[in-house]
Amino acid sequence: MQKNLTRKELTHDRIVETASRVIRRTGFDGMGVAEIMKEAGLTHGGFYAHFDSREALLAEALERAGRDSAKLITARTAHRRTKGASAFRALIDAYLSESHVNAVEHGCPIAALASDVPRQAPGVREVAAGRLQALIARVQEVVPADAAADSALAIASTMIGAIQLARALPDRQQSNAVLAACRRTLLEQYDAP
Amino acid sequence: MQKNLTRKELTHDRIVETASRVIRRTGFDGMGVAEIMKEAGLTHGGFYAHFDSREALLAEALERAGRDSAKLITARTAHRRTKGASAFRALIDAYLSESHVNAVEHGCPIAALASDVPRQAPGVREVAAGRLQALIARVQEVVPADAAADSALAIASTMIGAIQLARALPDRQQSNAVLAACRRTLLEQYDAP
DNA sequence: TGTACATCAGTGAACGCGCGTTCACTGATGTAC
DNA sequence: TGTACATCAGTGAACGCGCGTTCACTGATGTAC
Repeated sequence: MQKNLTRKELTHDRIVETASRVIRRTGFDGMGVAEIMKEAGLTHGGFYAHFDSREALLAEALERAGRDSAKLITARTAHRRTKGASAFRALIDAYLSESHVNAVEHGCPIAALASDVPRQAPGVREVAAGRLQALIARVQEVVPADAAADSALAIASTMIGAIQLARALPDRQQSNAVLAACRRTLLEQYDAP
Repeated sequence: MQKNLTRKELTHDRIVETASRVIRRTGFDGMGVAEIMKEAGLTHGGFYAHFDSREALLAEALERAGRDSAKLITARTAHRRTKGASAFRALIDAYLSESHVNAVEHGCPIAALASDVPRQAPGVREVAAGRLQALIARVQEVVPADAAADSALAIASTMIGAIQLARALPDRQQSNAVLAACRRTLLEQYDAP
């Protein structure tokens, strides 16, 4: 990471960070160029000095969202580990939490956008695939060594599906029931005492 | 079900059926009024004789997609049952199949649209919640009686997450690995011999 | 059965609007001497 | 240190386009006698 960024680089970074939040909130299609620029404190005209197209920003924003969300999960996981939780339990509890369900803008972009990924341009899909592999790899790191080799794929599916169902259900009680059921199932299976 | 439909009712039905396929293919935002009418063999002007608004069609189309997809899964499940599969295994194998991943237009609309549900208008979200409850109820029917009461919630999360990951991954081999891992995990847990 | 008329489903032109994108310009930043 | 000029980041008006929606009209369907 270079520290001395030019003014333009700082602005570019600010636009991408803004967009990374907006796409999670509004979806790929909901993100408008003018809206992003305004939310970043600029006018829309300057956009194309920073990006070739709206689609190019989508790709950068998704990558950024994935990295920022991973960092946040890391922090929350570390906090749980200091309280004595296993690495597996810490990750599951951090990901399948009510606060993750509520904070779409700062949550996992795969959970926020997964069903729209297949409809995006190739460049965006590639980034999505990369972020997804990163999530799977992260789960793989904490799965017990004696579990089946493909367990991380099933666990990641459950994690992502759970957050989406929790967000789609209109009732908070039902949302929490989904989270609790998935935590219980995964911990019973992979975190036996 | 009444059998003698008027001409208008037949047309209405055809528009809704077309829209139910198009939303699964293109997403809620991707579905245009003109496109739907054209694909149904009509001109766009007649649209508002059938629906109050584009949003009203979205709600009807989602409901229809859910019902049609459930029927398709029922047929595929029945076929597997005749081959001796348990009710649970038949449902899991029918849902977590490669053909389901490929046939978005005729597949489960929750898997196709889940991450966009929270961004839809209240009327659409209500329909989505209803279809989701129907899926959960369906899983509940085939879960072994000795499983924990909330198991269906976790199983449904895995099913939906798996289809989405399989579709988001660019490589068919990886997609199939996700499906296989989820089938294996669920069957080991709930369909022990 | 045939004619006259009312009803109705669907047509196609038009609307206002917001979108992504372009571009001539401005005012600030940085460099040369 | 100060001045003159070149570079550059960001502005804001304008563009073409496609969208959801409206509406006067047409041609087909169905009913009355």
